[in-house]
Amino acid sequence: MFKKVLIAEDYPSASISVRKILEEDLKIKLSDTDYVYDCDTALGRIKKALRDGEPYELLITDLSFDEEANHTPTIDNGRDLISAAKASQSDIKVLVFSVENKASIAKELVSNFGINAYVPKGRRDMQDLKDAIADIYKGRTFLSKNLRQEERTYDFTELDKAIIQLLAAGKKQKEIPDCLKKMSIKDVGLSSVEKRLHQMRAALDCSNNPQLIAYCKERNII
Amino acid sequence: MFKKVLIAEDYPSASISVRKILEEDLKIKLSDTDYVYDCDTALGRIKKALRDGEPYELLITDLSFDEEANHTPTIDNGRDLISAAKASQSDIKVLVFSVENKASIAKELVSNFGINAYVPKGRRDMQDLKDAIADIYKGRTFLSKNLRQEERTYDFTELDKAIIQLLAAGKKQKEIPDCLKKMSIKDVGLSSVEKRLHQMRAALDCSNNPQLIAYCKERNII
DNA sequence: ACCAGCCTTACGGTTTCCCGTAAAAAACCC
DNA sequence: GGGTTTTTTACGGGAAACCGTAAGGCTGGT
Repeated sequence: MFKKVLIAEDYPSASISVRKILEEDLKIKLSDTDYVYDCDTALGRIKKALRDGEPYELLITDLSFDEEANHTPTIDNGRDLISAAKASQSDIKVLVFSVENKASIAKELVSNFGINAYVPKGRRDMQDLKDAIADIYKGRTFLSKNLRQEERTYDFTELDKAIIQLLAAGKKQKEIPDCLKKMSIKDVGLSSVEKRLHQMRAALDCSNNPQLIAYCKERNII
Repeated sequence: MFKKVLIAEDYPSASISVRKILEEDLKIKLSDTDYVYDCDTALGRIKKALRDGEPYELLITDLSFDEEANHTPTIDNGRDLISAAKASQSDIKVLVFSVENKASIAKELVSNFGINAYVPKGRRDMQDLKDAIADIYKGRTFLSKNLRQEERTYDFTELDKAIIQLLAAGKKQKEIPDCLKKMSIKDVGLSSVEKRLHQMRAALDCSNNPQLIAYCKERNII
């Protein structure tokens, strides 16, 4: 089993549970330098361990970290931490443990960063964690069965998102072509804006713009 | 210190941490009937303990519970659980432990249900839990210092929310008076709907409905 | 009962949005 | 280059939303 594991998780209530799993169930020894509450410290520990010739084998990390009261961290989220960690030590295994319960996010992290497991916080999270770590150790990739599959019926281009965002910011659609030009995103006519909106509404079965905005906000598309 | 405490929390990772606090730090004995993963079971335990003449002194509960795979629970959220628990046993103390980090929610629960403490999951949640339980035992009410104060610039009536919801569901505002009537929320004319929308937009500085919807979705008002 | 103040409603005019059609432009294929 | 298809744009009619104003209704106070 793994000998050296780092936990990056800012909520003590979650951190403690992960530690408990590792120590009590998997009999992995943790020192008090093996769990940290922010990304910068996490990356520091990874680099130091690497320098010392005792690199971490596994990083267990959250995705969202609350902004801290005093100082502004260099890395403020788990995604960037994973990216930085892989840059320093490409062979480090990564397990993501997050409240975000979306299969699309998990898949994206697997394909873009090669993470080895994704466990959403939820009904069966403790069991999932145990299974995930065991799977990673065997060289497998673990995706929790509890991940919610979302029916992505339409995929949004950057232009689509920009239009939605401007609309959600209170612009009238007549102004949107100008805004897009100023933001140097694209140079399109009003008709194209209307057309894209129409397409999105049709694809997502929305009868008007407010409903479309609600839909996109709901799924964090914007 | 408390002798009999019930934990209602559906995420094992959170439940374990709460148990750890109670058992290891506060030396409170828990049996395996003292922590449950859904509201219905929680209420059952409270009622049974009351019948047996050994009522729970303290309920520690989450607010949101994931919908379960198979059966549909009678109570599906912490708020209703608190309400039902207080109805059965009005002197039970309540500590809410939730990801929702809003002072307004905490205050509302204090004034409407007389909860005794509110601890948001976060940076200092373990310490907060300890302090909260100690405070409750001394008869005090505990509100975490980490609760986020939100600049509520407008407070939404039930009617407001209903209108916004219908709009976000794709109804045109001409249809909304009928919908409201059918849902037997209120019997208002189209003009009133327009007026309320206007008021909300003015108060929240929104130039049109899409922006208003975005605002409300953003802050989970609907 | 009367008045004043506030809320609701009704209605008309203006703006914005929605949707079709057709012209123009661009891309594509011999 | 000529011809076809697809995309983009322009324009106009109709629907919905927006915003006044004025009339009607309810409430509380004297």
